[in-house]
Amino acid sequence: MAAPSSLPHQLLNPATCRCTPEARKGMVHTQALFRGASASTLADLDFLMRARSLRAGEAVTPTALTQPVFGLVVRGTVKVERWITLDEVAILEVLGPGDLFLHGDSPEGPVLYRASDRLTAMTTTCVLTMPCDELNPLLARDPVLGPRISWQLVRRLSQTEDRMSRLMVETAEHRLAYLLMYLTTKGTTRPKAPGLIPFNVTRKDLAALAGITLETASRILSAWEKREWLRSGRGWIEIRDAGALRQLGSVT
Amino acid sequence: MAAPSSLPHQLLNPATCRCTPEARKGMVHTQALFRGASASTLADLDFLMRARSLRAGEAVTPTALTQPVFGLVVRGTVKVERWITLDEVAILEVLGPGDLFLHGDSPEGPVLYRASDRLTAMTTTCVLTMPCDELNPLLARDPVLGPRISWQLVRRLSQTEDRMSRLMVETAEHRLAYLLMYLTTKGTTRPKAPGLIPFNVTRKDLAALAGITLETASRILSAWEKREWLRSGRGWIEIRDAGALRQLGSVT
DNA sequence: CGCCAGTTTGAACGGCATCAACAGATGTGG
DNA sequence: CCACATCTGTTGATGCCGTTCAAACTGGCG
Repeated sequence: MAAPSSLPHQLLNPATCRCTPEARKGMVHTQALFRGASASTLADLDFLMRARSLRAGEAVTPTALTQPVFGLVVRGTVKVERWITLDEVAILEVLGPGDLFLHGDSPEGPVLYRASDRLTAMTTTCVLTMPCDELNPLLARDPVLGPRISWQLVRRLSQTEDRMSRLMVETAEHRLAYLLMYLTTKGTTRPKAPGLIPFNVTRKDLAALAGITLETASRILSAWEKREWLRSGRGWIEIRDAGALRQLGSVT
Repeated sequence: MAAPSSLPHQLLNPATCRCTPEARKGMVHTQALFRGASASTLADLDFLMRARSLRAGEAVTPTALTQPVFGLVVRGTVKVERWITLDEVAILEVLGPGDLFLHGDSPEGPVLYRASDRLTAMTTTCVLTMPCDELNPLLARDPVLGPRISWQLVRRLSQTEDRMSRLMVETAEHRLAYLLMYLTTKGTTRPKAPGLIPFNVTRKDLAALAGITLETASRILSAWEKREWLRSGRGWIEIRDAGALRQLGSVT
């Protein structure tokens, strides 16, 4: 409700994107996921991967996927939504810079997200994508790529199981506090507003992430705002007392 | 409550284990996770990995882990428990044959489960384990191993996110139905009792898996037993109408 | 045979969902 | 420029599902 020092919407949704053709040139080479890969692998990836710049709300992959896509978030943030029932959507995951994804249904071979899931940019975002089945030859040839991907997958799986265990038992307030802290690790913080969660987050998003209703999310956030733990508005949240939230969200 | 055709406890907890030294010999070579690996890699794994036979209730790894462990369930079933609060335990995951795990705290490099987590055999179980850091040289050398591990991790992550999304929003009855179907995919079904979940499961376990209380789990299972969807006793559950449960859990 | 972990059942409480109404912000089209 | 629709957020009343607490029962192991 309180007006922040500078307009959050401009900070969260910059019109300019630095994904110029020149910047795209070195993009593959600067990704941590590909660090240590051989020159030929990097050249292949550079050839195969397509860079896309997205604005907030845009879909990362087309609605009708013909084949599975392997992708990597370079800048910005992406949410993964899934219809749980006919009228209810849950957010499975929030992908930040450096996070990989596999999207689409494959007859053989596993994928992370189904073709029916929606991947949507939550702010001005840049992603690299390529056909999933082009990846296997690269993995077979480059001994560094596989372990790098495995590492990230282990980290993601570990994080997800931790998140799940908290969502299972804790109260709505604890879940929300944990999730806010989780969200701050996704996306790149804006230097002008350090506490601001650096992408668009509505009450509905928080509810879909925490498995609660948006009314409950609104009530809890209002209570925290009274205690001056945070400030928020339409689609943005600025954390002012991370310590208090972290304490509430963690166990002990 | 109803007595099953033959005693479940004998089926679930066979005293004899076929993990004889001779059987252990070829154990590494028959694992799907290592299929396609080079002969030298298999020889190294055969040398590095230690086979252990466990009875129901035994811990897979010692309570005081000195270094992270890479392991693989060969036979039987293992549950992964974590203390969420001081007096509450959640089951993060149930590992069946073919499932890998990384257990222990590492200063650098990610692990799946923390040293404080408990891995416990739910039936007569056989696992292969080795020090985690011995794995990296093998991954760097063998181009098949990395992708195999990545594949499994993708499958696990995908499954876990699906499970999480259901635990977030659905009712206790739906969760339980989904989890029962999930559990049937873990462990090897006993030929003499096809519907029997092939390891020890108590109401407490189910509750810790679903994020509900054991009283609620008991009430729901009693209702299902009245409808003859299943039979159960102390530590065992036999599914009689998988279709009804699958529909209730909306398992596709 | 005795004991304990596992299980069952009941009663009362409370957190959160549901439904509803409204207010403010944003976008749209004439 | 305003009227209008849509999206986002707020607040209140009510009811239900699952927790909590408590007591009793029982299967299977020592």
